[in-house]
Amino acid sequence: MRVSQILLATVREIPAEAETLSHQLMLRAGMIRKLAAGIYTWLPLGLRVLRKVETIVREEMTRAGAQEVLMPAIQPAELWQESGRWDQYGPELLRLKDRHQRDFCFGPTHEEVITDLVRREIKSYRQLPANFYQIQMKFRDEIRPRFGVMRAREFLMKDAYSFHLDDASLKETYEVMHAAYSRIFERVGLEFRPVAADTGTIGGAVSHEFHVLADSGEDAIAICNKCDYAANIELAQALPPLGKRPAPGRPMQTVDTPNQRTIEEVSRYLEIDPTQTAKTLLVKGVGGAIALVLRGDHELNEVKAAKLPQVAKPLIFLTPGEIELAAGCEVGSIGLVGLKIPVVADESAARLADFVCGANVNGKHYLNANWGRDAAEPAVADIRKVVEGDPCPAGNCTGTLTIRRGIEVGHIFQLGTKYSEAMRATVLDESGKAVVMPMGCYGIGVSRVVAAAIEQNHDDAGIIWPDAVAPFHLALVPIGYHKSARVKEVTDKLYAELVRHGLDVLMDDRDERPGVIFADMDLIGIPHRLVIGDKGLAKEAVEYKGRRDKQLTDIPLADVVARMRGLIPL
RNA sequence: CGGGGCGUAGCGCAGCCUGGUAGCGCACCACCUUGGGGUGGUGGUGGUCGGAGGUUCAAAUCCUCUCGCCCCGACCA
Repeated sequence: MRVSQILLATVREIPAEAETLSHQLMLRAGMIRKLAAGIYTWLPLGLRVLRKVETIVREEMTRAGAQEVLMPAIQPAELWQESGRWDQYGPELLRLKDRHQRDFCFGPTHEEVITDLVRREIKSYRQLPANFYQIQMKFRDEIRPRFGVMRAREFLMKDAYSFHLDDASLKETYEVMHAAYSRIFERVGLEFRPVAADTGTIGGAVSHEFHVLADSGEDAIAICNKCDYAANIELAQALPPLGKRPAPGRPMQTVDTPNQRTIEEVSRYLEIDPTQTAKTLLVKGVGGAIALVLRGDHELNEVKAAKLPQVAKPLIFLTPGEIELAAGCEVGSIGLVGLKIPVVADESAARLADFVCGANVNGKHYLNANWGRDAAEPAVADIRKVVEGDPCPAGNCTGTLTIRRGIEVGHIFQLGTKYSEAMRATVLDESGKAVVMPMGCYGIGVSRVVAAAIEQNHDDAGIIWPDAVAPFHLALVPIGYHKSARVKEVTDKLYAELVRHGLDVLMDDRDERPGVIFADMDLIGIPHRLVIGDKGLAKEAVEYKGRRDKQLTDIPLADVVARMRGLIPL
């Protein structure tokens, strides 16, 4: 492609609306333009990248034995009513009516449609397992679309759904898809981790998320430094501390802690390590308020806490007024001693002895409080977030956990029979009996992968595409294309030859100053660059520079095509 | 949805407080200049000041309503 033939819509200034680097760079490089909140047009340059990701996904889905279909974006309400999600889904589901006032929605996902298809078309266990996928625009009316295509309302997703005779078959396909996902993100050229995940609202038993590691990621994930354990921080298990709780040493006493509310303030004021303090959080329980106790330096894991049988769903913290009523004080002085409500302590908090906690009187704390002596023995559970340095919870691993940030680009589930049961999707087994098919579902945010690739690969000058998804492999930059006959002749010839060898080449034939061209090619992230100028041609050479290189390399004109073919994997 | 902020040329912004002919930089067009990291110059094109209503001789500016967008908290690929 010649630059004169493509809409190269680069801009110098950073649009005010863009906060994250990938969003800024996608706008500046002219990859996308916003049409409305969370709704974007993909310009030619951006679309080339999107298509390359799609191609990799298709190839790996085919390799994994999945078949491509294309389902409607608009779906009838009946199907959603049948699965029960028409009422469950809430305002994130974009609902519409046709001219006959019939209800439809714009599909945020396709479990219902595929289950409907499969129950009609698949009758026999001999047709199983079956795995269908599509690559399609989804719409989810997110409360707060953000970060450009990273969290858009309309986004491109690859979704796959597998159907099985039994759970063993489901697990088998799940493993194949797990491996396929790893291959996809490897091929795109991303640093990523599959992590054990909470199944959340979609349901099912087993689930993994695929995270691209990036400091700007919205999710925290815990990774072991020795084994391959990795889990979303929502799920990561905190092991109970080793050893037994020490016996109470000193008598409990009340101290004044005027205006000291947070654990930080209180421990600094009392000159006590936060690990020797306990903090008490009050939430709604199934029959009234309930207290959750954590070691001062730990944070509540709300997902774990919400799973406690004593806790009301969803997890809701008491309001200041309700706290006053339950504990008799303000937030900063709540303590576990003398509470009249059930207490659940985290493992680490339950191991404390002679600790500091609030006295349920404003501006007062207790020193040397002890479980069993000053307060009843609490119910004990794992309700905290793991922290950097926690021991790895994988069996007999001696490693410790590191916390990293990640961007969720894929999520796979063993769904089980949630949808096939509700929609009565059955096949006849060997004995002629109807069996409800267990299902798996597997998603990749294709458009999000593009943004994630940028978050992981950029510098001050712009994007640095991995070869596999670059809109063009190679930038051909003539110096004086419109002035020097020799430069033009060599450039045109090189261009034709490189293209003939299958490389995606962007040749900048604009009558622009070299600085402008270099800046644009760097910004849009073309990973390889050849400069053709009279200076080099005098030596029968052109200059090569990789996007990450500091130095230029002269390449003899005669070797250029072979060198580039060797350098760029196709 | 709750809290904060912003809507003035394609982009980035000033002007608003204290009402009086709508500005700057970039981009774009023309000509000249320059030609290996966003050259320099001259001249131009482009705006119902988000929309509606009100106050006023007069509204980008003051008031009311409304729409849109951005940022901080509960969801997901």
